[in-house]
Amino acid sequence: MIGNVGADPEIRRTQDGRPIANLRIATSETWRDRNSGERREKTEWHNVVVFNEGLCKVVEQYVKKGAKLYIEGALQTRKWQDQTGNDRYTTEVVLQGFNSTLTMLDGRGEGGGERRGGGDFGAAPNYDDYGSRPASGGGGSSRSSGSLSRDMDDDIPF
Amino acid sequence: MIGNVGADPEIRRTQDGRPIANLRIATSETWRDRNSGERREKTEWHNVVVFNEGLCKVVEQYVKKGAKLYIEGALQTRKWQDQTGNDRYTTEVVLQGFNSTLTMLDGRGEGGGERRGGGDFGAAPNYDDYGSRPASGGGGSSRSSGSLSRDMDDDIPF
Amino acid sequence: MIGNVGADPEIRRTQDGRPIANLRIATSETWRDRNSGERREKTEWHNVVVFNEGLCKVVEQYVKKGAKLYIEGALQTRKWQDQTGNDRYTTEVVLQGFNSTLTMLDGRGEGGGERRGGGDFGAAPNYDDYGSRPASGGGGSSRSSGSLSRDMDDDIPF
Amino acid sequence: MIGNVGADPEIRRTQDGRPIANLRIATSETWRDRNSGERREKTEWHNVVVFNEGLCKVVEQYVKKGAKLYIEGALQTRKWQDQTGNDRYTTEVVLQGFNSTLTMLDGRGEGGGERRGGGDFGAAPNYDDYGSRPASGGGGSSRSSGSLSRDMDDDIPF
DNA sequence: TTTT
DNA sequence: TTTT
Repeated sequence: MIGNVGADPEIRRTQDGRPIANLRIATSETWRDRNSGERREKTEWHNVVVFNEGLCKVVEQYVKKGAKLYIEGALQTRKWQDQTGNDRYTTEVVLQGFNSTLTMLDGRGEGGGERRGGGDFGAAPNYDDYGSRPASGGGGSSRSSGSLSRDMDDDIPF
Repeated sequence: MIGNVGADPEIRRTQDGRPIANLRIATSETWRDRNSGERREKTEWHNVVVFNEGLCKVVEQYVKKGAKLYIEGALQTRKWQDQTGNDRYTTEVVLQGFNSTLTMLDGRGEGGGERRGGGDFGAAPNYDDYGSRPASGGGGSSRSSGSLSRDMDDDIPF
Repeated sequence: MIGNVGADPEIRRTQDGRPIANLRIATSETWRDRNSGERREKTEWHNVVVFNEGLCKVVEQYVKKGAKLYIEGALQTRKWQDQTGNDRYTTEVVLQGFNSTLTMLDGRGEGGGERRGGGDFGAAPNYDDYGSRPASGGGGSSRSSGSLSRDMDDDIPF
Repeated sequence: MIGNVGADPEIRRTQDGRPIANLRIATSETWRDRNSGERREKTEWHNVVVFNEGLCKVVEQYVKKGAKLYIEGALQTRKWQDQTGNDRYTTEVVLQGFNSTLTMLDGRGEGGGERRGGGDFGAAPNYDDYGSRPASGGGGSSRSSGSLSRDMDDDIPF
């Protein structure tokens, strides 16, 4: 999904500290009416929930209202009860890091930390290297926290 | 693939009149070097060949140098001979309408004809309704230019 | 989305004859519980609506209960009223031919008509050439049903 | 890309121990010739390079010749010199964990370790949870090897 | 060199 | 040769 963020993201935390980001994403279609020739537009709103910790950081730091995002995740339908006890269902796009991606498509959101773009979703800074951060494990080496990805300019000797 | 068009597209035609568009697409990654902290960038260039007639029209009318595109197609490797007769291979992204998509991601390229966005690739005019034009079959119907897709606001009675 | 079809598809027609296919698709995840070590599974069910005429034909002819499909479409949420007049919302994946794809991932569903696979969704017959049928343009050619796509072995002279 | 693995994967290691997996993936199209009515087939072969450590483990443990895979990665063209010193170019699909996914589409490859499927690429065990292992961050929790993803049945209290 |  |  490619769309625009409708409001600044909400970030909450679970009791044991894991972050969860909620996003509202708008996708719009425009077309010209066959009969009247008028320009028409329709906007669809989507709920996106980010459980992936790396992606949550990205969202927290860079994603603001109006940002254009590429989103890829799983479709999940949650069951809940309304006030009168009736079953209700809400469908969300869930980013849990499995087949999940979030890439910023506009140039906003430049920032501090070490990060790295990638994939074929370029032409704008990408903040989706979450997958590349190894379990690190503390340990003071300067590359210990390094990415398991090849440096762009690394020589990889076998 | 999401990237930027490096030059105005070339449109050629086969002897029997079918259009073929060639695009150069750049995808860029930026990251901050782990050691030096410097900002780094790498750009990858891709050859994209569009055989799909509807998509060729879109390319011809709206895609210019600098446009940002979402591209989805098949990966194909062509064999050819260089001047010395050696085998060479070139890999291209081929849009033949099967699992193929091209969507404009910036607002440029507004224009005349009837067209219609769609999918979840919104937030900018989409010109990818090629798939929706039925084989028409002549017959001078008032829907000759019609899409087989439902109008966004159509009432669809069963 | 890659999943399995839960029941034979329902095909309806609009009053003016356009087909609409409804599919139930299951996507399943399996994992081993971190604590108990037991194998767990969760299945998610999705509603898929196909408006694209070509894809509807594919669905009608080849898609049966149990088929494994690759599906790509737009996410849309419909509002409706339940019996007590309360607003309800249902989210569906809509295939209208824009950025929409349906590919069979198992070998079932072999059949009569001329068709053509494609894309990088291979290794099984593909029935997604709907996008490739040009507006034909009369001419009574023997290629009336022809694809605008290049023949695999065509010589394309410029 | 959805395709079949042509040979058992090769796994190499860099001098500093990072794994790199190389895969050959075949995607096939079948169609019926418009004129002769004969069944035709064309196979395309792709080079896939996996730098992502989690995905390398998946490849090492589960991916064998014949496996059907869903692959998503970046397209990269490498320059190299042949024996006569001429420049040559090879295009590969690179999985570095950014917008990269690898999912097994057939039921093979069941195994030992804790793992977890996900995304909408279900209906078969998925082994793509690499992205979900957090930097752990010490803390001596019993969930040290835990996923940052929500358990399917976890209660997530805020 | 895969698969259906 | 693009873009940010």
